[in-house]
Amino acid sequence: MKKEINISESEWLVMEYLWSNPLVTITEIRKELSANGWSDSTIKTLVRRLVSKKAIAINNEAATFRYYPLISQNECRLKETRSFINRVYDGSVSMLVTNLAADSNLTDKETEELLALIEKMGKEQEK
Amino acid sequence: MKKEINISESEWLVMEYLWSNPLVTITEIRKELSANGWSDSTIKTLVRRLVSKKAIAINNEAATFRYYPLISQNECRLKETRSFINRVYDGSVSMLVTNLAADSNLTDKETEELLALIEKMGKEQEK
DNA sequence: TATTTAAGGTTACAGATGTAAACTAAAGCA
DNA sequence: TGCTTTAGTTTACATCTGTAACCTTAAATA
Repeated sequence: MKKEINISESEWLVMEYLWSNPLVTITEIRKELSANGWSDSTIKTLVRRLVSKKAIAINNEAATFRYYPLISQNECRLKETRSFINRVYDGSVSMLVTNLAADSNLTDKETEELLALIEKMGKEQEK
Repeated sequence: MKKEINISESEWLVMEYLWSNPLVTITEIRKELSANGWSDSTIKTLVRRLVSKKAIAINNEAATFRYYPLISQNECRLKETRSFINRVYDGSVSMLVTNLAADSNLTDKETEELLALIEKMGKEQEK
């Protein structure tokens, strides 16, 4: 069975960059991620840890190593979503959605999007 | 401004028990939570940490202390949900819901609930 | 060619977390 | 009243996470 890969919050930002830009060099990663206020060393540590977790890998065919993801964003999202719902909503998807719909802190845009989505899905249901 | 309270995964289980059963003694907590395979010590540590995080408090009017939550489950859920969506779905509620609806790993019951909910909300929207 | 820069590797270190033992004092039971 | 149980406190210890310095070597540049 597949080993659990746990990606920490900071590591997630690195993954996002790699998901959008597979096969980048460390220089590119650094350039992008130093915006988070991280030092050079910090970024290298995060990348190294992701390699050791087998979340990303190194392609060293060229002179400079290039990094690429081994797991897809979608896969990770599903996994995170599942464990989140289990932990916080006792596994109940509908409780989460109800809660979301009731969250008055949603921005107008979010509420609009959510309602549009719900409406659209409701209609599809009727077919 | 309110200090950030971070409740870990294990601690969350203790909180859930206290949310359902406010004002319980340590004995009751132990009885309930030892089902998770935790030793007596572990449970006491978790409770102590929650007290020091000010997530729960002690009522010591009676001979035996009773513990009760200082923060509501709803408040915690909203906070967790927000940070989850920010981290994993780049802040997009609708991306989360879309993803949920597309998750083929939902149980039949979940799908049913979700669709029912969506339908219900879609109808309410039309009013 | 001497100096600066960057890549890759090694080491560090504090705080959070999971998990628990050990100690002390009180309380209940034999 | 001595023994057992338990509550509350203190201490422990490995792993994960956030954050980074240092070292060595190769490459780029003055």
